[in-house]
Amino acid sequence: MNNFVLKENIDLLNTLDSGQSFAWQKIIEKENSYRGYFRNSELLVTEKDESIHVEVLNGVLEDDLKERFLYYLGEDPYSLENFNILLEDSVISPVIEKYPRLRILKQEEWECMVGFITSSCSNLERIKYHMRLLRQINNDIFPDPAKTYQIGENRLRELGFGFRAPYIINLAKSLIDEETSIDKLRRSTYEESLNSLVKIKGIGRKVADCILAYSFDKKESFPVDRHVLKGLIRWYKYPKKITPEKASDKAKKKFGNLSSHAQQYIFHRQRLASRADMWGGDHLVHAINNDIN
DNA sequence: GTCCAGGGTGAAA
DNA sequence: TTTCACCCTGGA
Repeated sequence: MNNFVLKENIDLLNTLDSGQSFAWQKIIEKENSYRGYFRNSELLVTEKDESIHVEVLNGVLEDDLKERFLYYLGEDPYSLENFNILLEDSVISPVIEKYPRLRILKQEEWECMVGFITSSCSNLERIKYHMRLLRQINNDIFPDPAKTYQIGENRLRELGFGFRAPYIINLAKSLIDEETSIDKLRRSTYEESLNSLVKIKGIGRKVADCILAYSFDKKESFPVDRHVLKGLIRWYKYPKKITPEKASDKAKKKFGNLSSHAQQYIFHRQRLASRADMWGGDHLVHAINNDIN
């Protein structure tokens, strides 16, 4: 019917459901299967036989959904220019070996911005819950800036967005008034876009870098959260009390156009390490024996 | 029951 | 540069 198959070999767990996007839920009963929203469609996405099988469950049908979803899923990292630099990095190369099919998404900009503003001092499950709520109150279509502005701060607070509510409304207003332009952010260089984004209330350096990396495809972006910061200190011997901003600058200088990908691998290595710390032992060994499924 | 951290940010000290 | 409040929820 409207379903389709993409001949792409992608690690869905670590690409869709590990913090880049807040739109996907793992299907417990099914192997390598995720349910979630892309644009205005609800999809069931399954990894099978080195391909991605997509079933359209609900929503508005778009002729070019297949092409758009293919774009959304990003590129095979091995096709990146100078990817061998990461393969030769002793911290990163074991993670690439473990997650060779990990990708960086190219998400819808507005939804991604709301998601990362919402992520502030929250956790993955709760962020996903808030994003689902926001979609549900608008007939399963993620509300655009105008609609979101109409929903208003008070309603967002009722939904549980808390102190993030005014930030989201403020951004919506800024887009409506064209003080902020998605197109302009997309066309500008990484530095220009970063400078514009951090001027918006509620978007600091970390959230701006996430938006630029996971939505605007700015490969120079290196988001540093508390986990990545720990990783940089632990494995790259960054000073113990370095600020996230300085650490991001330093990492960006080192990795250049591979920054966004390097950050993802370090993020994943730190996640494995946190688990290993809890259990005791070596995180890369544990990772191979005890991967989450 | 209290305390605290969870993909931070902005404003004041 | 450092400190602190901000919404809310789950776990110790």
